[in-house]
Amino acid sequence: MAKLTEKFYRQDTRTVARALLGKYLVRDLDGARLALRITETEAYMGRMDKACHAYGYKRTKRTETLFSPPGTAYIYLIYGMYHCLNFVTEAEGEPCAVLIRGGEAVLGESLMTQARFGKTPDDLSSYQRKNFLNGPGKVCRALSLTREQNGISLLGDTLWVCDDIKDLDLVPSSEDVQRQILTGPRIGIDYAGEAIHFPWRYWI
DNA sequence: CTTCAGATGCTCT
DNA sequence: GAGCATCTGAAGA
Repeated sequence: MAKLTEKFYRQDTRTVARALLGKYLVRDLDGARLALRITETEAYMGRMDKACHAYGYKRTKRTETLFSPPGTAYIYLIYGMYHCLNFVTEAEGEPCAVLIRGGEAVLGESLMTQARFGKTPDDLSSYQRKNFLNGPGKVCRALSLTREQNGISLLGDTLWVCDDIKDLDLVPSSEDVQRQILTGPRIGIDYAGEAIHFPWRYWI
C-alpha cells in the first residue's frame, strides 16, 4: 500500500495543501474501507497565521495536537456538533496543518451515505448528492471521524492518504485526472485580521 | 438556484 | 459568557 510517508507531510504547508488535491484519503473502520478523492484543502500556517488555532505558538489543550509530528491527524469539534479534519505539517513543533475541506466518494459510498443521512445512495435527494462531501464537517461525518480520532497518525492503519487509485485496486476514471488548481481566501475566518484575504484555500 | 434560522457543546478569556 | 476553520431543511425567487 503506497501510503504517503512522514516526509510528505514535513513540507511547507501550502505545498502539502496543493499536493493533496487529487490524492485519496482512506479510512479503514470495522473491516470496511472508505475512500474519497480530495478536492479542496486549506493551509493553516501556524505561528504567523492569525487564522490558525496555534497562532503565536499558542499552546492549549486543544492545540496540543498541532505540536505533534507531521503526519498526525488534528480533529476538533466545531459549532458544537461538527468536526474538522486536519493533517499536521512541517517540522515537529511548528503548529501548522492542512484542513480537508472537500472530496468525492470513491469507495464505500453506501456506508458514507448511511453515516451522513441514514439512507442508501439511491435515496438521496439530488441536492444531497450534489453537495455530498463539499465541506469539512461532511467529510468527517461520512468517514465517522470525531475527536476520538484526534492525534492518530496518518502513517498508521486506520486513516491515511495514498497517491494513486491503483493502490486501492480500483480503476481510474476520467474524473480522476488532476485538473487545474484554483486558489482563493479561506472560509469562516472573519476573526483573522489581515489573514482573512490570504489565498490559502485550494481546490480542483 | 438563494437565503435563513436554529441546532449544540466545547474552548478559552 | 462569547464565539466558533459548519450543516440542514424549509421557504422563497
